[in-house]
Amino acid sequence: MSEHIHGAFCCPDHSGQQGARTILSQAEARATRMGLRLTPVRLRTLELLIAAHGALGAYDVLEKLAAEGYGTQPPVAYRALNWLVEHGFAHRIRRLNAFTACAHPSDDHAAAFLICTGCDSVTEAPAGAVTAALTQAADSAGFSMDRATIEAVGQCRACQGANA
Amino acid sequence: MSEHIHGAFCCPDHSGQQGARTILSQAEARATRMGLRLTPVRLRTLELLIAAHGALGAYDVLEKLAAEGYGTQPPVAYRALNWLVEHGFAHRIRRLNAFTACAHPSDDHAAAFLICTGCDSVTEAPAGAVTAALTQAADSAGFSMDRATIEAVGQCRACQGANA
DNA sequence: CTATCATACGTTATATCATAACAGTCAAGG
DNA sequence: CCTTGACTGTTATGATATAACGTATGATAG
Ligand SMILES: [Zn+2]
Ligand SMILES: [Zn+2]
Ligand SMILES: [Zn+2]
Ligand SMILES: [Zn+2]
Repeated sequence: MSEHIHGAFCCPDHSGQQGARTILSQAEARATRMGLRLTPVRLRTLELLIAAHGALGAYDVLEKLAAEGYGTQPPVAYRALNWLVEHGFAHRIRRLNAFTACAHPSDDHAAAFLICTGCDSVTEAPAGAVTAALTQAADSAGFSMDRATIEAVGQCRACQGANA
Repeated sequence: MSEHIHGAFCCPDHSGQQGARTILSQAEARATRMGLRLTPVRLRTLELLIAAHGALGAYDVLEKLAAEGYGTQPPVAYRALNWLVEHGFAHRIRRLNAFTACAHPSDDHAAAFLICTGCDSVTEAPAGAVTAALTQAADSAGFSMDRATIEAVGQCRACQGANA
């Protein structure tokens, strides 16, 4: 199928060369600091996610990697993507079966994702308060929370205007 | 693959015959009230979800439906499950690629799900405060939220004790 | 009554997403 | 050297989900 890029119109956070470079260098800095091996495939995968300004499916990533001389089989993409997610350089968007570059890779953080049904953009929003509320709800049930998936579906600012 | 039932040890909410009957009759009452057609396949699918005391994959449901003389192909299960979700009788658990009966089908509600990594149980928790916080976060980004997926991963009360 | 229409149910076929298992490469350390 | 562990690549398969189409059934309009 044709490459379904989610997020052609991205949030200001990582639009433009400036934002992209900032994110990438923050990520590289943290990798160095933590002794994490941001190998060529992993780095390139991260660059692809950043350049996409939104979420990419594993097979979208694979297609690009393959075209650039990396491996051609699914595990190549899944391994790189899962490593990026595990180490906080990317996030998995479960509703879209897709992955997106972390917009704030310099710190550990809880994130929520705002998924626009109008333009398929995915925006990473700070989720401190949401996570606190969720932790509280979990505690009430005697449940000890490790991590959470928080994804909102709706319309971004631009698409609300367009439909009005 | 073997039938991976998530949630052999369920929350008190819908454990036991009593809870199951309550949920089922609440669901039937609401279907009647709203003029929704809870047809045999749909009803049976809901019963299966309730009886599972946790989340079932679509193919788990399909296997049981097929064994009882209903259709044998994936769309049969997916249609019933999607209908139940659309009308608030069930929820989709994205992290597990699975579905679970709504524990409170009598009212419209925002729910969060507590997924235990120890016993694979899935508990539906009230998420009013979480949803409010998320709506607030979305608003700050100019995003108009329609609905949300909120899933926490961690350990249920029983499994915390077991590991201690 | 009977034609028409909408909804639901069933099928076949295919698309999409993800992982298991194993082989080759290469750098670090003994 | 030669082992070891991390990484990359492969083949093959498994798991999840939907498109497209035909049939049955029940309601409604003529
Ligand atoms: Zn992030
Ligand atoms: Zn939009
Ligand atoms: Zn519910
Ligand atoms: Zn548990």
